[in-house]
Amino acid sequence: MQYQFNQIEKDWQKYWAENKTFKAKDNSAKPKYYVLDMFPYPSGAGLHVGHPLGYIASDVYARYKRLLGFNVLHPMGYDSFGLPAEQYAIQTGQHPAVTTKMNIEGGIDKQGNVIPGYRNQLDKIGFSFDWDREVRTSDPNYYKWTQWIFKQLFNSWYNKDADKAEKIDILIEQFKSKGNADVNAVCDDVATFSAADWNSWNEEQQQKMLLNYRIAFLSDTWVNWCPALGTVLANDEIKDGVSERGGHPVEQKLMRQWSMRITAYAERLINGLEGLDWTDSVKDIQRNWIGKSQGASVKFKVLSPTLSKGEGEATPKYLTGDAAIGHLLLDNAKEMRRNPTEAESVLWIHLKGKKLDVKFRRQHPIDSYIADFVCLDKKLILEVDGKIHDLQKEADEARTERLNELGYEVLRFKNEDVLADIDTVITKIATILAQRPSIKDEAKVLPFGKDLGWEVSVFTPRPDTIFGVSFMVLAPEHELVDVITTPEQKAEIEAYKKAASLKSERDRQSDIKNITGAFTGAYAIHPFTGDKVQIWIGDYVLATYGTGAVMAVPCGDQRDWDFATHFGIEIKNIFKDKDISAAAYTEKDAIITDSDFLNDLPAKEAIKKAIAEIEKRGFGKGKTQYRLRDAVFSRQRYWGEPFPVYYKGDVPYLVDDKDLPIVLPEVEKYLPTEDGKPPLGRAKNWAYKVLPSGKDLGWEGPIELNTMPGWAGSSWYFLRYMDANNDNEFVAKEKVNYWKNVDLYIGGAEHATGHLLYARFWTKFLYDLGYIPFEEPFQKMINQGMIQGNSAKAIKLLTHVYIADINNNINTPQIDACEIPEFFISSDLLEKLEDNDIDLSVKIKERLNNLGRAIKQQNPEKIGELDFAPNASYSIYIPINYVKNNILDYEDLKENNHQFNRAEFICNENGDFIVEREVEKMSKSKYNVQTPDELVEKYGADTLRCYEMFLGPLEQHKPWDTQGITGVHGFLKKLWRLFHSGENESFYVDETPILKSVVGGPPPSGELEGDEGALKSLHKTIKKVKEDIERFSFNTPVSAYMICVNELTAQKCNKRAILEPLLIILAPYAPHIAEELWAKLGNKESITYAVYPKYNEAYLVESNHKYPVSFNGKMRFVLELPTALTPTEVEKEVLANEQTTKYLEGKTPKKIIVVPQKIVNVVV
RNA sequence: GCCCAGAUGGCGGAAUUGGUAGACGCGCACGACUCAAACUCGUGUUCUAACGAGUGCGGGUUCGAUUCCCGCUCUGGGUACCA
Repeated sequence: MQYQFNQIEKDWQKYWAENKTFKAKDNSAKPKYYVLDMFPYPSGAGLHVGHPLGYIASDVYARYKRLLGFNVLHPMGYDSFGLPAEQYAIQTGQHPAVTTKMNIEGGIDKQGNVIPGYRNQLDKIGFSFDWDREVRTSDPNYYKWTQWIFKQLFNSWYNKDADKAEKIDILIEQFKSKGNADVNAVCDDVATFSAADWNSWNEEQQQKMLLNYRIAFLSDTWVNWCPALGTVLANDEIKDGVSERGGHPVEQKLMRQWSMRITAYAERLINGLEGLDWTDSVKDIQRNWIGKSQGASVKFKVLSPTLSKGEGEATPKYLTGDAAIGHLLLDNAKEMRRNPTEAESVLWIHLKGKKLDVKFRRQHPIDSYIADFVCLDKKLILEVDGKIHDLQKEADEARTERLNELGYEVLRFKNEDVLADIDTVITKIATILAQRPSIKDEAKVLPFGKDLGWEVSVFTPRPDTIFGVSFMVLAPEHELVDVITTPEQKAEIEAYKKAASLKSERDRQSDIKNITGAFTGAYAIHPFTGDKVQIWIGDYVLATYGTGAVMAVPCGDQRDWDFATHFGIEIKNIFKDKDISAAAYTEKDAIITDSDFLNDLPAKEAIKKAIAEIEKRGFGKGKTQYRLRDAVFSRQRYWGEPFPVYYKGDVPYLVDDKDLPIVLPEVEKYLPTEDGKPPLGRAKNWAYKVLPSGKDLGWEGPIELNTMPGWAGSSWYFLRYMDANNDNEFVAKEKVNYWKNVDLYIGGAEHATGHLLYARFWTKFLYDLGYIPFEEPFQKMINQGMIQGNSAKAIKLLTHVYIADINNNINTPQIDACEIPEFFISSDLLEKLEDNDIDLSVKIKERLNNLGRAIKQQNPEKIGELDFAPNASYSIYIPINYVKNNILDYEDLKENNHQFNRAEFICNENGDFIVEREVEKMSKSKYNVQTPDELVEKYGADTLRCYEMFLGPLEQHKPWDTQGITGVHGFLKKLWRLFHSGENESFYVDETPILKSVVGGPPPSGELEGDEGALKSLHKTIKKVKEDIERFSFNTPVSAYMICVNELTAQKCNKRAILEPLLIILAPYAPHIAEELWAKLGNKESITYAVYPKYNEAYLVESNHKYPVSFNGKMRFVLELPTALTPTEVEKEVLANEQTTKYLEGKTPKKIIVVPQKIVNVVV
């Protein structure tokens, strides 16, 4: 009987589904094991052979664990929200829910394309998934709980003292009783307030304060906004300042968005990595991403230009803030500029750009205050009240008094006035302005610069090198740049700033060689030495990182060294006995010198001492800095989870648990609205009804228009599998307590900084709140390598067509492009052609001429001549199914592919057309995609499973090549034949038991034969396969199976006692054939839960060992000796051997090394 | 630049703690079966005519190195004027 894999596989897949063979029990006496594949996005293109690679490995492991007696959880589902479905919806108008469903379940789409369906494709490969636990992130029953978790994040804050997230209620209690002075939280910058302050605030003020603490919070973030697309773009979606798709302009825009305070977990996310069984490379990627650096923040006072020049230079007139608290004011001003109230925004529109003929500044520091708007020239301040001003009437009065003292007039407006009648407000301002004198007319400058004591704050990981500071560099965008630049340097600085702003982020990053910068003319004071230190700006300093400023230590930092060298700035050497004439000394192992109290200390101790001293003298402190930013959690998209959030004014509130899920509404279009709101802005009745309760009177609040990002649903899906159908909780406590975290997680390393970091963050958060009993989601992870396509390309010659008229003038041809033949040349001929092989050129020319003549005959008025350029050719992709062994079946290609109907193929001497091969990513456009379906059809799922594993180590990238698949298929056929040794290949096994003498006991001495040989083959394989699977070496067991089957075939073994255990160990790799033969052996239960055979060392014991004998490490011959011999006896035997004499060439051996059961080495 | 991983026949790869380099499979060659082809089976296959050489290159440690150490080259991935 033949191995009819198609029928067998269909039957068993049906059996497994009907009997729910792989259903996992949620509690069991068996030990648990959780094997998970990374959540797939169900794309319309379906699976190619690269996708199931990881699934096959995890399935092998899951099946293996079941055989070992584990209760295995092995689920599958879909991360079904996402951009492609939305993009497709925009293009075709089909609801993403419809196309997503079809991508999973299969069908025929509106365009008539047949969609195979992920599930159908997966089913054909014979995976042992527990499909009753399937989840889809876009299913309201699933995202109900994503929304619920969001609510928990919103209702939590991070308590640094407890080092964990806590409920926000705890925080509110503290605010009520003690204010925020004692609260040690990870939060935005907030001013200190008292309990009295808190209690006096209204609901809105309190809520706004709480947003600064919540783990899910609203904040204004700079984003790449593309107005034409109505969406925010990621950095890599932008090329040369325009959107990659469509080439639309992109602008930086402040946008109010949801963020996640992942930074609170930075330290725990780094520390947690230690205990994880992941590859070092993924751990390193996460460590780099979090980017922890320890050091100190140090403040440098800025010397006034006046003092620096020593000649009474006028203070810049716009420097009006109180120098002592300047940096604070500036930071506040910056912050407030980003968060203008509506009234402020309206007023600003009418003031900015000298609309009233004078320059207004907004949120500008004056003395120790920040004025909402100020016209310095006319000394007029405009205040718009309504935020917190109501609370501090008294403070306002004091403020006005002080400002009046300074010669300012203060005009106050109310929010309502501005919003209700801006014209009246503007008229009033214009009137006052007209009355006030301009200070330009006055002789003296502003008097307020008590001293220019601005400070530049920097972070340094090397405070030990502080005595090596010889200059400072600010980012060109740094707030202080305008403030401190001296008039002489103004022009240069402005020019540099402009140049820097014109460079794209990419340009600034890639241009490392060009050292650029400009001197501000200002100096800072070295906090220890009191020396004057030049302040420069340079675009190698990034405004977005740290404080946007560095203290430059040219002797210890290469970029600083380059900068100093380039601009001829002094380089101090503070490292003992280190040469810094050619480059900076960047190692952390030098002894510090010329550094006052740090002298003679090694760097590490110097760091500690420097921090202590900096803190003691009060101009800085020890600090740990992270590169990690809070994660933006809003997307201006349709196809994602809606937020369970509605607004009362601009304050967000959560919807009630009982109203979850907030279901994604229907919209007529999936595009942003005309006024730039996200697609949900198109939804009708998109509001949350707050029902009358208590004193609340029932009203409607608009629901959030953004949706959640892709990582929301995938950050916790592994928990849902434990309890996929629970309507009351996201996961029942007893279930998560049983299953705990994922034991083996398989998927691509490309998720290292996305999914894998966010999922860890959410897991830690849920742990903090006590919902789950573990902190890390994925204990062991394997990153499978990409299966690359093996593209085929045909070389196309460049042909010319030209017409020469009577006067031999060459004209542009007036012929139809369709009539020009396309010449392709076998790739092995190309070289000849390039070498000007005359024969070949002549041959091709002749063919061209013939063709030209033929065409000319038909169209005498049209055609001129055809020619080709031997050195000009290019390659075009050929669908790989027309290629076998690099030979193109061009007749077949021409017949089936109209693209090639004008093609002429020039073959080599053997009449073959050879294509070029290239290993690259599998993609439709490269015609190199191999779907698993065709292979399953042709060879069967078991063959595909074994072959994908056989290709090589799971983690490695490898090219796909179907040629080898026949070998694996042959192995399964050979296995089948072992069981069909009866007449006419009918099923037959020998039921006689194994020789008693060898069961359990040591085998009889001498050459093993018959049963002993079969036992040895079997047990060697049991051992090898078990060890290999356990160390996740999935490719080597396949070889072991092959060797075993080859040996058993050679031995003509047909004993049940040998073949039955073999089936069990093979079942994880080739489950269908194993089940079939297992059933044929008379077993009634599925092989899934059979018992993995134990290997017996006794069968592997050899009586003889073939000793390789080497001379000076070079193997010369093999000598078979009994294993029982002692090393001395072995030595004797070797010396006595005549071959030894031959290789000794009469010399006496110096030494003989005998490693028992291994080798003999003779040293001559 | 920095961090990580890797480099072995014509190809995919094996060699788990230093002990016969090239298992297993593909491909290729030859042979058997067949009228023939396919399938299947068998034999051979690192290079070299041979002596010998040989695991990216150059050194080192060792009786012995694909394996350990030092220095490089190349490939892939990550990351980036990160202070």
